[in-house]
Amino acid sequence: MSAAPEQVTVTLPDGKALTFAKGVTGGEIAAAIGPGLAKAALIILVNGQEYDLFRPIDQDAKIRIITKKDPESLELIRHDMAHILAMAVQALYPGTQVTIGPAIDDGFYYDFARAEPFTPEDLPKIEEEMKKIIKAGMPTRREVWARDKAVEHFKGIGETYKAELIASIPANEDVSIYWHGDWHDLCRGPHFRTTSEVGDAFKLTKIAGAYWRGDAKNAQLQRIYGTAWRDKKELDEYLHRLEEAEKRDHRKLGRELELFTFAPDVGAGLPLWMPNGMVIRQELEFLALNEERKDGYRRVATPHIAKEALYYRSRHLPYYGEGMYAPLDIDGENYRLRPMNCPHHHLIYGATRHSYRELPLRIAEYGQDYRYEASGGLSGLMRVRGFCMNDAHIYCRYDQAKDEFIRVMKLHARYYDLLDIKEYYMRLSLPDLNKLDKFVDEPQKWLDALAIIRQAMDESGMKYVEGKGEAAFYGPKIDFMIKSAIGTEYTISTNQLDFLATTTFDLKYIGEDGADHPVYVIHRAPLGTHERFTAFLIEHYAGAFPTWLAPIQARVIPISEKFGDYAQKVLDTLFQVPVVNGTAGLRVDIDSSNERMQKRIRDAQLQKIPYMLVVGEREAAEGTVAVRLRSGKDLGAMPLETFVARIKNEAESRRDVAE
RNA sequence: GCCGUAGUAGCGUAGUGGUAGCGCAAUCCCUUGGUAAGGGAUAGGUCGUGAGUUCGAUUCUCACCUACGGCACCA
Repeated sequence: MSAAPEQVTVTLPDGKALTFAKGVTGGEIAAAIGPGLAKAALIILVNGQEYDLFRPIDQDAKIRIITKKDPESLELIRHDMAHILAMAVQALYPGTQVTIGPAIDDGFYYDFARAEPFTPEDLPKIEEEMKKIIKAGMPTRREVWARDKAVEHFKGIGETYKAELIASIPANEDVSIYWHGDWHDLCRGPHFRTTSEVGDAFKLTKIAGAYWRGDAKNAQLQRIYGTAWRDKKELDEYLHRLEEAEKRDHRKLGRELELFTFAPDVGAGLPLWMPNGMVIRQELEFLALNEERKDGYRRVATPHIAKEALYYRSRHLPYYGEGMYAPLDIDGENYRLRPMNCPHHHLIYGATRHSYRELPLRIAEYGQDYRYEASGGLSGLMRVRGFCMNDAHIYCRYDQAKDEFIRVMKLHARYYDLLDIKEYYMRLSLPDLNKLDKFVDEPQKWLDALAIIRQAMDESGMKYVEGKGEAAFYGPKIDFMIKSAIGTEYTISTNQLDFLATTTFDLKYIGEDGADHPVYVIHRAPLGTHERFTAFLIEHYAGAFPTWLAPIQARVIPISEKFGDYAQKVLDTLFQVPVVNGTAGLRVDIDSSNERMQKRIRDAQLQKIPYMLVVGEREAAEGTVAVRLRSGKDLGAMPLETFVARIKNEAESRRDVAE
């Protein structure tokens, strides 16, 4: 199909072709299709490229008109919303400079340069102003300027950040300027026809500091965050989701369930594990102990500190020094709290001679480490300064490294399956060899190590994304990434391939040929640290741990004091039930407080105890327990032995009976 | 570390320039109750720490500590 030169033919998604005069706009096309679409149209895709509805189309094209029904509309709304935020702020606070304001997940933000800080009280005022702008329906206009003209213009009106931004665009490129009424900004577009189409399902959420161009060396700007949706219903759902997420926040549940605490007198980022939390920690340790034994790991134990010389040798001080605590002067010599366990383990490997026959050698330690994390980055148990890592180092020959890495990945799979963890992704972290202060300068060794990891991942069929500049200084790594309840992303497990240790610690093995050969070291921590992993599990289970992890697994509730003896007998019986896969027998208690049974059931439920065993006259007479789950489900009375079999099975299999 | 906000009993909160209330939890008493909050009484705080202003500060100012929201960092 061809059109006359003055005409363009546009093809709709359903294949239908329409012919218009050259320079037709998306708005006109939508109107030609129907009045409903004309009204609902937001922007138009022209051969996949986003056009404003008022931008002329000069060529034949496949088109698609985007309305609020299309998922892409959310990002467009948020982008327009960011402009409207900037308009509102500049109207209310003259002299404020604009910088950038993109759409992000769930919303948008805009960074401003202003001497006076914004305060939370400013947000409602800005929201009001935004609503006015939206209501006014100011028409949008797009202009194309030469870059230099734009730079001069924005300099001239005192928008120095904007001018700097435009100046970094190649000189020969034109830039697009968008006008909304009298307000204008450099922008790639696209934008809606007027300031009305965005709707009013938005809310400004927070104020924050943010560095210009994301660099701490630059000036700090003020960022205003907002959320925006297609309609009020979506906005309300989003706000509701946030509230629900807050209920899962491990910091809140950690306090309520008495899992851990912090004390200012101990220090920021140094958690104190309470008895309930320690149960989870011990069960995880026990799990790791057993799983690692199956995979041929052997345990070691090493101190939390070492002489500074060790960390020069390991290269931690030059490459990782900022992350370490200041030295402790001991008898005139500097000691350091260790930030990682590897140097100690390397010394264990190096303490004896190793034949190729012994490799791989896998040594494991739940090792306590201390890192001087930036004070502003600390967050509950997710980001701490003192933590205990599920660490191990695998010393192997080069030809074994790939298979060992695969084996480590399979260990992850076993854990994640057991814990029902599905929401995570893997990231291959590469070095940025332009930043040699952060990565050891051994280009070929980096490439070799990367090749091994890629091969291992491909062979085991595991998908991953890549992240530049996030490798360890001594080698590339595979991280397992998760999101916390409040949406922050964390590394939950980290696994590195280390080519450096063989040199720095002179680690080698004696080959078949009788000569020394270098080793690869795999650093792996599938369960990450107790701190972060437990934080994650708290949020993952919303505090309702499966029976094997639950601090209290069952609570006996006598209906009245009269049945105290029988309740005690039930407690004693359960307490003595051996649990093969557990760190101890069953964890049970009794609530004989002077409260009504209903109240005591409610208390147990709030503490998320898996089982409530109600005992009264009937149970005492029949040797049964009335079993109630924390979900509220009533399993009715059953012989005590039946219940014992059930709970023992759950504790030992580490899997709850599905309800 | 940087920007902003905050810090009142175990937890959640009210409040004031003249030495603090409430709810839940705690303790005791009454009730002996059959599956999500029975009733009553009592105790508990010098209002994060230090300094300053003031006749007098929990309330104002400053510094520090800690937390929260971001940024940066997170090998």
